[in-house]
Amino acid sequence: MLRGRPRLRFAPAPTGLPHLGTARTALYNWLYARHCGGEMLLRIEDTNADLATADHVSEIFEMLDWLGLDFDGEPIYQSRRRDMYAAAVERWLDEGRAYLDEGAVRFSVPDDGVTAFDDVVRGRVEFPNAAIEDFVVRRSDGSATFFVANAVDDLDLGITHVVRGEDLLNTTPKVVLLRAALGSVDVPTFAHLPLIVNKQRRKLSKRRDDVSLTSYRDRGVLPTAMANYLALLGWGPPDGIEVRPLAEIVELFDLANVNAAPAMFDMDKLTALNGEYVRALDDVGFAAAIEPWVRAQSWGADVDHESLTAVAPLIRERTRVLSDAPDRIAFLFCEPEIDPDDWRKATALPAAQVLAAADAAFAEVPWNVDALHAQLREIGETLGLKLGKAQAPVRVAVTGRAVGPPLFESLELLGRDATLARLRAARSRLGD
RNA sequence: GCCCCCAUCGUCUAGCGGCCUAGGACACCGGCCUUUCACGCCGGCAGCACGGGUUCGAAUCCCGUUGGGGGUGCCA
Repeated sequence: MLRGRPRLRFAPAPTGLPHLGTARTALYNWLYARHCGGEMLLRIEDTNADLATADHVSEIFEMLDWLGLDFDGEPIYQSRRRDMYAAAVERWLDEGRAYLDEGAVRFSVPDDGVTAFDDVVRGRVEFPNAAIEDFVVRRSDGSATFFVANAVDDLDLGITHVVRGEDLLNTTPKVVLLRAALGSVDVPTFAHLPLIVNKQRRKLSKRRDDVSLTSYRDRGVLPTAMANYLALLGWGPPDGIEVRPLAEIVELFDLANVNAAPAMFDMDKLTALNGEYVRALDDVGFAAAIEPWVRAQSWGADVDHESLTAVAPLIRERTRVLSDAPDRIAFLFCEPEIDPDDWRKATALPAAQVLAAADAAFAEVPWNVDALHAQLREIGETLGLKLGKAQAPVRVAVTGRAVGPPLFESLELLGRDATLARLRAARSRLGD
């Protein structure tokens, strides 16, 4: 066990789009480092020149920045430390701890004994050396493998806590062996985090599952919500309060309380949690948040920030992911398409009379929520309809749908002219 | 096959020997509120995989069984 100020590293391999599991690992490293006032290093494991691209590296930076995770010092690139790894392999070769095998160098693992280490999440883990093969430490192209870079760097950088996914648990004894062969008498504290799994309880995979963080961002998941949700995958706050700022999670978080069992990624819960974060936004913040999604619409190009701010109170509590927003407000900015099913249902009511009465009354009524509300209520009463029924034909006529934001607030924003035009269009559609 | 890990409501979790007739959240089902939907509020359904120990006492400790999962690359 290493003592002194904790020093952690998040060490992603830039071999593809940032992954949910990668993000969770980054987060847990960061949470613990910040919790105990330690150092948080970022190490890019780009030893595989074929897979590690500059694009992937910048995607990692982007992801970390989006999630709000910061790091101490400059990022460390393994690609620039190849000499150190090469020297380590040479040393093992000289000492007879490694040997050549068809152009590659393999580390000779003892035939007996066990290699063990302590894991904060799992307790003591032991591997019989007999079960560990003589693994490759230098490829035939001369490059060092992941195990070497890992052992050399963690030792050289003085890493005290290694926090990573459980899928790496089996590689740990190899790294421990190499570390000892480098002359180290101690090992860092390990914490192997539970895997994030899908509905089938299998490790999230690029092929089967939607694992790209970008895809959640593009759907309109707020980074604060994503970080909060990810923190809950393998850990729970002692007081049971799940939705809370990252700063509070930093205070409460401890690796010792991390669960060992795999955690299923649940989009429903993420969505619910995101809804809470969305609802906590003020009008201006909400408008700014949905703006990119609105802009992407055919009608969204000239929608200004003020209009969106005005619309915010109407749809905020109905928005769970930001990409939901444009559809709900489209009718305010362009001619709505009438939903056939909703139209049929609404016209089963005495729609003709309601629309005729509204058409007439709305031409005169003061254009504000209260007056419109009172007016339609009165129309309904005359026809023996509760307001809930009476508003339906008007809603479909004006918004195209049977459900949507509060009607009178919507009408107020839409304006008298557009409202009357749509009421009349609906009346003629009814064959009135 | 071999090695390793795991096991509390459908899901995420609280629980770290007595506070548990197991708490919260999501989902689901009722109800209230109400201009639709939503939000909010109230209520409900639902779990310690199984079998042995240890102990005065076990969801909590130990062993086994079963069931899941991960790894087994000149990927990381």
